[in-house]
Amino acid sequence: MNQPPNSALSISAVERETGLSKDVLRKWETRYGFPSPLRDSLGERAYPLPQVDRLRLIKRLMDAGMRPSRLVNESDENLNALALASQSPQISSKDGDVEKLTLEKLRQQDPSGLRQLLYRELMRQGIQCFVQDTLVPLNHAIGEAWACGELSIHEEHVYSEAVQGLLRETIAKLSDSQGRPRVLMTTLPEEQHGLGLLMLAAVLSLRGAYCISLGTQTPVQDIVEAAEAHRADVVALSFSNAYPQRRILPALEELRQRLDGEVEVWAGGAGCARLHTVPVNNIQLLADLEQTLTAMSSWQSAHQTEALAG
Amino acid sequence: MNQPPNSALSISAVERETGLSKDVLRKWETRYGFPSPLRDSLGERAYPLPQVDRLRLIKRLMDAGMRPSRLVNESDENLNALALASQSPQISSKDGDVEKLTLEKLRQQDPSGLRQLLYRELMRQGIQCFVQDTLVPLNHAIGEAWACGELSIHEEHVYSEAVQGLLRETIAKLSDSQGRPRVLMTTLPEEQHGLGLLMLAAVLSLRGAYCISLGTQTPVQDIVEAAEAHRADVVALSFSNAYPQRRILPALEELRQRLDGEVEVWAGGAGCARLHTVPVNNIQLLADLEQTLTAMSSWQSAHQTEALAG
DNA sequence: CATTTGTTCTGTCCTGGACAAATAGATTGA
DNA sequence: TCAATCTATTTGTCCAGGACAGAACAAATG
Repeated sequence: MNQPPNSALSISAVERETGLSKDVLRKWETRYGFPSPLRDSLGERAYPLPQVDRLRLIKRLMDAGMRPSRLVNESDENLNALALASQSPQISSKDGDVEKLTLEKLRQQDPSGLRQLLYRELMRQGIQCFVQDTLVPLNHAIGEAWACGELSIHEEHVYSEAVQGLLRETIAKLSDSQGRPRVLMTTLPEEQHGLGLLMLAAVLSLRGAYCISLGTQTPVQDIVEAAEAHRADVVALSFSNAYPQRRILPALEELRQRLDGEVEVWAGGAGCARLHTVPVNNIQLLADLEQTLTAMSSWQSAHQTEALAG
Repeated sequence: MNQPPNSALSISAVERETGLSKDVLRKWETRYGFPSPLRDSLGERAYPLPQVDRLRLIKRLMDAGMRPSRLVNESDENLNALALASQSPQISSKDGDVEKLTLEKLRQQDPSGLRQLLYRELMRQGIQCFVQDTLVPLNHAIGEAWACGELSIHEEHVYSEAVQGLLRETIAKLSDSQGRPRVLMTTLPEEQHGLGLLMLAAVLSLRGAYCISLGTQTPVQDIVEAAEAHRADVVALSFSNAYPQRRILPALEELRQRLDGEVEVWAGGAGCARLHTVPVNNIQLLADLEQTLTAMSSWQSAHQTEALAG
């Protein structure tokens, strides 16, 4: 009904596959002349696969900060060149080895080996160092390898599954329902990346917090209810680069307003790190793990007496 | 910029919070007179919170199979009555106890207790019975409790997190990278419910399959690549009730066409169970766990010689 | 009672236009 | 030379209102 599944996709299929909204796809078509989909018998747009691939690549580069008008009419070679160029110089941690090994396991399609590798690292370094010195740079490296086409999404998915499994297991073992602060962790409905949240939960749990994870994509309304129900001290949200930046602050403010004033709001993730504007009071933007730990320490010292009393 | 965060939401916020697309929201407004958003200073729709709540409720009932025209102009009381009425009569398994206990733990906001409860059940019954006789009815019960407002989404999230954690741990322990068939498991980009997939992975792993999970929301293109890269024998997809039904078959056919003919396509989940149409050959619709196990057995016997040879 | 045939319902798509926020570029002042 | 302010362009999202196919339903027929 929708698409001639042969070699062309409907506009909604392209939206799903590329993450570019229908409105944007139509606007680009009139503004830049690309994409230039065929029309099916109903007069509806039908995007040939090569155009979809190109759109995917453009989206990649835009997530890395480039603007559409520069990209849309570039030749394919130039696009690829840009993708390569957009790689930031390696911050080559001392753990470059793990990085190489991980990429290798991914390319060899060896999920079990990957898991084992990560588990060994976790045991060697302890949670905090593992998260800080291994996972964070690793996430970066994987993201970049993907952005320039060295890794396909499914390999990233495999990586993400492995890390998730490992972290969940760890958190479950550390979880102490009497810990403070009680941190409610989740993402808003448009954000599906929950890895950062898990990393955070692992570290905070280790430091004695009690983390309640709601998974990803919780509507604001439900976050508010959950915060009350769980008597949360803190609501922690994560925003990835893929989250439309302009929506971060309004969303945070909306949440802030609907939450009890006692509850703190923490926002982290790569999407936040790029924000300059300082938001209204009572919302903390946490650009990295260090800041987050500071925030938690100061919460703990501020509430020490209560905690002892309660 | 978008919303007066005070008491009214922009159309895109409502789309996120309710899952109803912008087009649908606008169409309902002109067709049925509801919702009837205010307009902000820019002339853009601003939905008051009560209307958003009502939309949420209507969406619930529609996911349960009702039609919008019947719901949209009903009084609030009638809507709630409908929600209650839509509960199916309890299939009261012999495990009604676990069900009650689970709901209790959820209402008491006790994630750790919940996890413990589930773990104990898993150990008592073994994986397959646990999934079949406990988790499946439990998912049902939770879904219904949510649909009629007895449970809020965040409680459902907590449940889902607990089950996920448990299953992932189990699967990791069972995983045997030499197992056959090699089953690639994921969902399409619009589908974020991966619980059914995990349950399946647990049972299949137990029976000797090797399950490669890509998590949720993988674009078709990447599924195809992943299937090649992992030399998958089967690609298993899951569709929940929330997935727009009309899109299931086209999507499956598209995937089928782009995949190597040797690879089987299995589709399961509540969304599939409601499909009557038999799809093209080489796509298996698996309405329940039993059918899936049958499918796997027949795969295994069909490939026995190869398996021994390879 | 089962099947077929018309009707209504409903989601998605279309065009083309508007506008504010974000960004880049130019101009000015220190 | 650098920083800061202002202007112009870019860009995503919104709007209205119209079209249509496929699903759901109801009615009529065997």
